Amino acid sequence: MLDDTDRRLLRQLLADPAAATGEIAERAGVTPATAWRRLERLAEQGIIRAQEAVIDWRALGYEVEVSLRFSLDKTEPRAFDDFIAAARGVPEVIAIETFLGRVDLRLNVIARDMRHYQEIYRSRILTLPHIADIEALMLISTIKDAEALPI
Amino acid sequence: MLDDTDRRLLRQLLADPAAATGEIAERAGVTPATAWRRLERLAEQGIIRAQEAVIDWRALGYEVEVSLRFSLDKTEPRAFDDFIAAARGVPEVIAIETFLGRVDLRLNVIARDMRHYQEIYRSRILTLPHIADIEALMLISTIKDAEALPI
DNA sequence: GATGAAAAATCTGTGAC
DNA sequence: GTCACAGATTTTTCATC
Repeated sequence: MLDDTDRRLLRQLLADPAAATGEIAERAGVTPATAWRRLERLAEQGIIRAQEAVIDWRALGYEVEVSLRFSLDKTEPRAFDDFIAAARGVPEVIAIETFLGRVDLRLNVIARDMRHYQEIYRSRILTLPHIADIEALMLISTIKDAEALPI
Repeated sequence: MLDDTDRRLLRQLLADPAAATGEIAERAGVTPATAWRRLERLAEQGIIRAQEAVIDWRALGYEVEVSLRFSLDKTEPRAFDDFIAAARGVPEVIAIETFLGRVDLRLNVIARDMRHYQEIYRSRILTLPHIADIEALMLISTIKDAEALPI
């Protein structure tokens, strides 16, 4: 599926996604044209999904990020779809994850400060449909760069 | 802090991060030079943290992703640092988050299948230092694009 | 202090080998 | 997989508001 060159290219791409293809090529030890063609193929195969712009909400004045766990009402078959559709409409919800098991869903919510968070929580979160139970955790930090990766 | 033009540029960038600056400029209704200067400034200010390459682990044969919650041993002051340092060394750990409260930490772990996951869990996770308690949730999907954003 | 137009430098993507 | 090249894009400069 992936040979060693692909793996080197992927590692370089993860290490410095904004780098020009030529840069990545050099670091991976191939010519730019080769790097370009291989990265193109990896994107076609869906292995490289997309480039994503990461915004630092803290720098924009959103000091609080909370991870909320939800259990939904199991008697309502449309609970999942309704809940997700509603959650997507809340601007302060920046991520939605679904799970197998007791906990059905997790939302990440950002707010300017704790006061603002309380406001969002009451007006936008508690009003989401089919909630059976909620648990909140305040997020302190996210460490994204593993030293080692499985590629 | 941000004026309306910055906000438009940010929205366009989030909507299509791979687009050329000229494209983003046009969609935001400014010239490429202006777009470039403003995006540069936003990056300097740390508001645009980085471009990130998103890898589809599933397409690479990692079918299982699990979110693990840890409580650590509160009698050991170095528990946090030790645990994080060790977790960063595990290739299958692709994200680390820290929290305020009863749950101290969350790791996202990927594996080829459930058998492989069991193997990693026993040999690489249970051997991490200072664990008091673990809870696992199997991740089904992640929805990243909120329809509305707070910018 | 920021903008737009245009030039210069750099990068992307393609065809031939 | 490499090399060379045309076209596109990024980044700088400079005059202007």
